[in-house]
Amino acid sequence: MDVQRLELLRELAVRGSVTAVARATHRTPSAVSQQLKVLEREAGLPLTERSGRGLVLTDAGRALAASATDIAVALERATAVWDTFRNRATGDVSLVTFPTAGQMLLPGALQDLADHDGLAVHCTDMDPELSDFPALTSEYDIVLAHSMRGQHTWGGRGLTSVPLMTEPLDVGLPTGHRLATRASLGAADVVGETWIGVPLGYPFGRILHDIELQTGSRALVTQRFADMRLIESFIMAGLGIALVPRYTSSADPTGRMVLKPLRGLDAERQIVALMRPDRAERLAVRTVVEALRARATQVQAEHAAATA
Amino acid sequence: MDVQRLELLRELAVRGSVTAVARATHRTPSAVSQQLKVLEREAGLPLTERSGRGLVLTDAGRALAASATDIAVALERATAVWDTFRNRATGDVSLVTFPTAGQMLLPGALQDLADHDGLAVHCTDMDPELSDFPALTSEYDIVLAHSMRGQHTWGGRGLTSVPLMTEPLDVGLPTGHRLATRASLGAADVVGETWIGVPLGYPFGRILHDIELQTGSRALVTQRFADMRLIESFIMAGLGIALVPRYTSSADPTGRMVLKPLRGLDAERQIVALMRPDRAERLAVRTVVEALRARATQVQAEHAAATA
DNA sequence: AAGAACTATGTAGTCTGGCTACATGGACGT
DNA sequence: ACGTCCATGTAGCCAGACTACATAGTTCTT
Repeated sequence: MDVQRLELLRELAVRGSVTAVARATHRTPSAVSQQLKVLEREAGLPLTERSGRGLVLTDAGRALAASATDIAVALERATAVWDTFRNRATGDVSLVTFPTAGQMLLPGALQDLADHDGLAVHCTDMDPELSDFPALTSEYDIVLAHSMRGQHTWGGRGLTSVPLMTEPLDVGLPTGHRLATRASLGAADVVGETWIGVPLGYPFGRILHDIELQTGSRALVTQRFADMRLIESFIMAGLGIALVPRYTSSADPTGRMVLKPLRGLDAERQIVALMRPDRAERLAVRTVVEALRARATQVQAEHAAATA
Repeated sequence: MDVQRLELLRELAVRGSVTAVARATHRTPSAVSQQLKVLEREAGLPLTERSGRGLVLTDAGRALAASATDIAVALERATAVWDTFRNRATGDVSLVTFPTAGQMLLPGALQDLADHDGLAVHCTDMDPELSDFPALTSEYDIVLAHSMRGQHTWGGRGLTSVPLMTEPLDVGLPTGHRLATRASLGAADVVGETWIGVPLGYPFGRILHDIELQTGSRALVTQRFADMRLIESFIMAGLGIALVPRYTSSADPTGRMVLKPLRGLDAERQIVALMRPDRAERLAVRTVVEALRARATQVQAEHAAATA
């Protein structure tokens, strides 16, 4: 019952092909195949089945892969123990973010982490439209993901998620707009406006849909953009209004746009760190997540102070 | 961060010497020493310290050994998973018992387990006076131990204990004794009798002590025996009375002895199966423990039916 | 006080076992 | 039917964990 072999089985469960496992573990497919064969012989029952030109896990294989995760967690917890004893988090941590969260959290968090010698954080950004957040966890230690309340697309996949912050989604208006002097807005106030939306299928879309449901009217969506900067430039040009994450865009100092909170709607998004459970145990990873979380609460506090 | 090496560290924590670990794991002391050295180099901090001619773990070493236990548990749980898939418990299970529990539970339990092909249970008995129950768990998979209520001598040592039964301790009287017609006895009834006790330091001893406390008189103890058969033979010979575990001795069919429950005293012993946590996860071990537990409840039920 | 008996640990050499490189044999797409 | 993608066999290499033996330190004995 070798741990390394179980680890390969677990990778197979996640990645789905021997070749992918081989690539990920810096081995040849042959080596992976051989080890899986040995594991199967030890187990005394088939763990994989051929399906087309690939192969899939049997029930037994999946069950074993699940226990392998528990072992990996225990293992990483052990290394975290001696990392704690050495009193420092070291190693490489890779991270993907979607642009807005990265802009908001990463610079500060990385500054906070600068005094950790030997801790290297490698960041990338990825368009949330193109990315399947859960799938990214096999490539990156930390995946910054966002979700609307209640819709946990990654629930039940055995991933660890740490909530970082709840960010309200406000209505962004050009400074001279007729609603720009109001303290807050209701669905009826905004449904008649010209909207700049997000691409279809984006989680934000639901809020505009809720507005339509509440008022019984349809909203006019003229453009659909994924990039928030682009959206903001359209707002400031007076070409429409849009939902804007409050903390992210408040960074814009030009004063050509104002944000108004939405009343009576569940208009906020959760930003979470998504990780494979074993990776989540690494002290280095936990340290980075903690820095992100601290930064997130600081952003919220700063903003609350600024508006008060 | 190799699991095998961590396992050696854990064994060292339990057994206390490199030589003992080597013996237990069928290796030479040199091999063990080398592996521990490698582990230490990987960890980057000392895990062991020389103390006299042996060596002891440092704080870091102990912490790491503790995590190693978690890993071992997860590992055994994984093997239990595929044992379940193969739908049979196989392998060798070793067990020590003290005589009375063995006599009461083992024959029946082993009969119940006879239909499990490939499951071999190796039993031994050991005098409870001579044996340190917790220490035996490194030599045997299952240790049948008894304790009085509330005194868990093995608490906090990180062992798993499964309660099998609670056995009342009655007063054994020769059939013609003046108290033999009573339904139950109190402390005052029995304190003046001639007693056959257990060796000093035995857990039972506390009950006789309680009797003395309750009545304010001293009990006369003429003999002290560890073997229950011996005690019973003395009772039947009219040489004294004694505390007798109810289920164990009721097997005696000669009718020359009667058992009377004690009123107003906490006169019962717990019989538990004591195991190292990793071993406790093995399907084979769990199967044997379950058979013991089933047998124990059956013994209790049969006895309740017989007296009703 | 000196040796015997125990501890751990170095050193040299052996051998198991997981790897790579290459070749083979199905399954899918065109 | 061919090329391409899979998984998987085979042969041989090499790291790394082991044994056997030697060494050094500590404790108990006589």
